[in-house]
Amino acid sequence: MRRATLNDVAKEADVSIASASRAINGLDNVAEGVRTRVLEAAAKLKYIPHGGARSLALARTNTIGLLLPDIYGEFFSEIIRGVDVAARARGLHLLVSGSHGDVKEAVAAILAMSGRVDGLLVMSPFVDSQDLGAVFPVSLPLVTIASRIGQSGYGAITVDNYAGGKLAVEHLLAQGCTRLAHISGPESNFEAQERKRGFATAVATAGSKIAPVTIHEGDFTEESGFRCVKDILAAADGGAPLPDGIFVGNDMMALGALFALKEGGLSVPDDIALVGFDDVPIARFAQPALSTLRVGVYELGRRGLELLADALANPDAEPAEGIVISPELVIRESSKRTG
Amino acid sequence: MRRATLNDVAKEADVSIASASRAINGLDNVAEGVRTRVLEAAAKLKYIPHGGARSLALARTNTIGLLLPDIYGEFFSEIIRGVDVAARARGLHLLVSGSHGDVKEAVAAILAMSGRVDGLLVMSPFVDSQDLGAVFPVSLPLVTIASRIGQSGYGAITVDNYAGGKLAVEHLLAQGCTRLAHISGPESNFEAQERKRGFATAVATAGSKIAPVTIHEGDFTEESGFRCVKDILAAADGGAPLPDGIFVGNDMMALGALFALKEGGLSVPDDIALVGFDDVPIARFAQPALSTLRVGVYELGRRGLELLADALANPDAEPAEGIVISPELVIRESSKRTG
DNA sequence: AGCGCCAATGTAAGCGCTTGCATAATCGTT
DNA sequence: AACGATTATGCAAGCGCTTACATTGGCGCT
Repeated sequence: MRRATLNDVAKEADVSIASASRAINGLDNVAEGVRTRVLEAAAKLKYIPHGGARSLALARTNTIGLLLPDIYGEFFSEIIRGVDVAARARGLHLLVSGSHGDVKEAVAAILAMSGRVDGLLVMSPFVDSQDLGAVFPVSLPLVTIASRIGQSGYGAITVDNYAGGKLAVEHLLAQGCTRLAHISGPESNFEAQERKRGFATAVATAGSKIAPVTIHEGDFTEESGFRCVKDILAAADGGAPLPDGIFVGNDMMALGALFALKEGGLSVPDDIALVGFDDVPIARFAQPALSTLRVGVYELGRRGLELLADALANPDAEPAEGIVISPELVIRESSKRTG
Repeated sequence: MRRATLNDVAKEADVSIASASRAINGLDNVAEGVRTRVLEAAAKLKYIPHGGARSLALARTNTIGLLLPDIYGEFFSEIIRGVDVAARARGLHLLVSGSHGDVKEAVAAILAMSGRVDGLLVMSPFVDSQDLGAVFPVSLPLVTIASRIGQSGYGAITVDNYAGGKLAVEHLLAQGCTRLAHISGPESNFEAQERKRGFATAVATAGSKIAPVTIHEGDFTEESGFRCVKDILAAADGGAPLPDGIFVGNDMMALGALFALKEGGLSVPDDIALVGFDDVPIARFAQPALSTLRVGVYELGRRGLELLADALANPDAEPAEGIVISPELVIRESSKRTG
């Protein structure tokens, strides 16, 4: 059976569709008699308002689009949680989509969202997000999370990955490490680049206190962390100096690294100290527990949504200042050296 | 600046709105000249189709609504992944919402989705989901995941929690345990009840081989698992027999239990063997690695979506048979007894 | 030249809803 | 009793799009 429309309800209650609409929406200029008649009719017909139609008429969807590289996994899950909680608090709904690391998909997702959302919350760590910028409907409020999309008109919330990288190195040095290595995220990832830059800067600052340093490129997966360490160990077999501290570009790779080190018979942190990035929940369960830089991923999502919601609430306010979140060093066993 | 509408494009290209629509949508009955004019106009005006309006006209949204108790955390994240992958493969979009354990919120979410989605994928583990049933627009295709909503007209995909509970007990017995305990999920959760029922049945079947058994109610959180074990230990201090095997209603609680046992100075699995449920990713990283019942959460999501998508594709086909997924026992260190 | 035919285009209705405006009904005032 | 002020109600336009149907013009044909 066709679903009931407002028209059906109006007919059933023997009033005009306008009155039916008013009654349903609880406007006050409706006679009590009419209201009850309409509500009864609605109940009888199991009428449920058609959200899409209403949105069209109101030019308001009460939905915001969330575009993430992926919509599952520890990290993104936390973002979603932050966004969800904040959205719920404001009566907004979420249309989520994952771009699966593909700019084309991201563009497609945004197109599909057009006309279904009031604003966009986007996390797009691709270095070349120019294509994205091109499609953004000029008029759609947009907030970016940890991304580097040009001139996002409405605000951005970013992580100071550079500072995080520096912190990691400084911590390792303070622990007495003198031969550092870095396992970086993919070249194409903006955040990965910033972390690497922080690493490089801090190393340069330390100057001669540090022996030569190597950098290995992973892709943020556990497996790639494992592989990079294998490379390092192989190089050491070949005579290269073994590092005594590794700053790994994210926790998942650090977990892989840990695994590879254990397998190689090395002790963490005594032979090699390890620092990750992100503080995913699993980090504290690793053996040894993983030192890392906590980003407050939940906060990232929450504040991102709030920024957007505020922009929506007063559309002609100044675009809010960008928010920068500084990672916080969390020291656990993987980097605590007795030395 | 107002966003461009199809009408604007039509004017710019000096054709009727109908032709503009046809050109944009790539229909073939459009002269080449017109098509290029329209496409140029669209590009010039940065026209982006309004998805909402299109949906209204087509009575098709290409979006499916996903309603979960929560939309983050290991477990749900995996479901989302399954759904996401399958949806993407079919060109469908996802409108997700969390009900936060509250039937009212779930109802609200469904109402909000009405008219924005073509079908609903719902996981609602509340035992009393009657209220939910009441709101479902009769006409909206609906597939339930691991839920017990009455007569869901279009299919359901369920986990055989009962069988899982039995498996867990049988495994513990095979390991030589003779004094079992169960830490259950909340009374109000359908899945928790089924697992408990499986536990009880298997225990009854084993009969006199088993000493008295205790059941403790948690709420699926790590913390509650911790607490329940504390209770058990306290009871043991009071003279009650200590169990030598515990079947825990889900992995998160099992993790908490593990923690509490360690803290109590007991060895797992030698003093007490432990089996969880779900096989969340963290389970294998626990110390000792957690034995558990793998549900294939990803599959749950994927197949749920496919069921729904199929129903959407041929609306008058027979409602598909419900799919039952049997949990698989994953034996890790936490239950491997030498005895 | 005149016929029908087909392809390209336009017209307008309609998807389900909201809302400004006009109309009708009710009331209190003097 | 007649007036305006105040409500309640209905009419109809419009949100941005699709599409059945009508219209137009060009073509080949006899």
